Amino acid sequence: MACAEQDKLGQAFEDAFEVLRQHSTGDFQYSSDYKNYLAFINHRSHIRGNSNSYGVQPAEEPIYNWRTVINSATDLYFEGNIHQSLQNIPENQLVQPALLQQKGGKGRKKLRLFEYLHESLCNPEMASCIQWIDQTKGIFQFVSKNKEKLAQLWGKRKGNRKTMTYQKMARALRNYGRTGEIIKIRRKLTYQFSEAILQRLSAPYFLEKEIFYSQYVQPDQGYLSLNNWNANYNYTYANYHELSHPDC
DNA sequence: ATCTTTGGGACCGAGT
DNA sequence: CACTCGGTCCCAAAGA
Repeated sequence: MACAEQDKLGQAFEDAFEVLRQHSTGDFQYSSDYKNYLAFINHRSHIRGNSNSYGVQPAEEPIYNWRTVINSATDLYFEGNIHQSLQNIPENQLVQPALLQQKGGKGRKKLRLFEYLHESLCNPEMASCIQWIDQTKGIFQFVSKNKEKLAQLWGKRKGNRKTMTYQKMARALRNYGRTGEIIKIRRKLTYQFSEAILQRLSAPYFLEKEIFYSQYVQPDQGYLSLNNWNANYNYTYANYHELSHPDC
């Protein structure tokens, strides 16, 4: 992230803090929250890496109130989506986060591949196709013999006409590598969920924002988990990070 | 040398 | 209608 943009966001956070301080009845601590905000900013810049190397357009519109700061952070954190970060979030989503589960009030969001994979990992009947290597770290591996079967089931679940293959499914997984949702481990057929995705998939969605808020506002846990993920991500994408913007 | 796995550009359909 | 997102298709290269 460019230094100027970071400064603007830092100012935005200060403004947001002032609003929070005036309205909050809790023990909102400026120093720790700002530190977490910076942790988030670092996290974001690491995920974005060098925008040129990804062809990502730089610099979204800055944000100037605490709801959008925190909401955008939350959505970026959970959605892992670098393209739509820091956009304005409608007020009602803050009040009723569960509505995020729906699109235009027309029922559930479409199933994402990583959701399907996590579901399969939790289903003992799919153990012949996909297995946890280290569940706490979110590392999993496809079973070479039956990975095509899993892919076919994924294709059917999506209602595809043509049969899904592992090759095509793995291509989708590689796209997750760009956004950091799932990264490839240097081991055959092995991948790793991001910590954010792991938390998201193991917690009821309607609690997600509240969980994030509590981490964000009462710091250490969220701060460390972001750093842990950064460490992991840095390992895999070291080459990209060498090209990232220098520190301010 | 062959099969498997990984990488990536181009494209597509749904949603906004 | 243009744009974004989340895949999907297909070919090529690397690895076992």
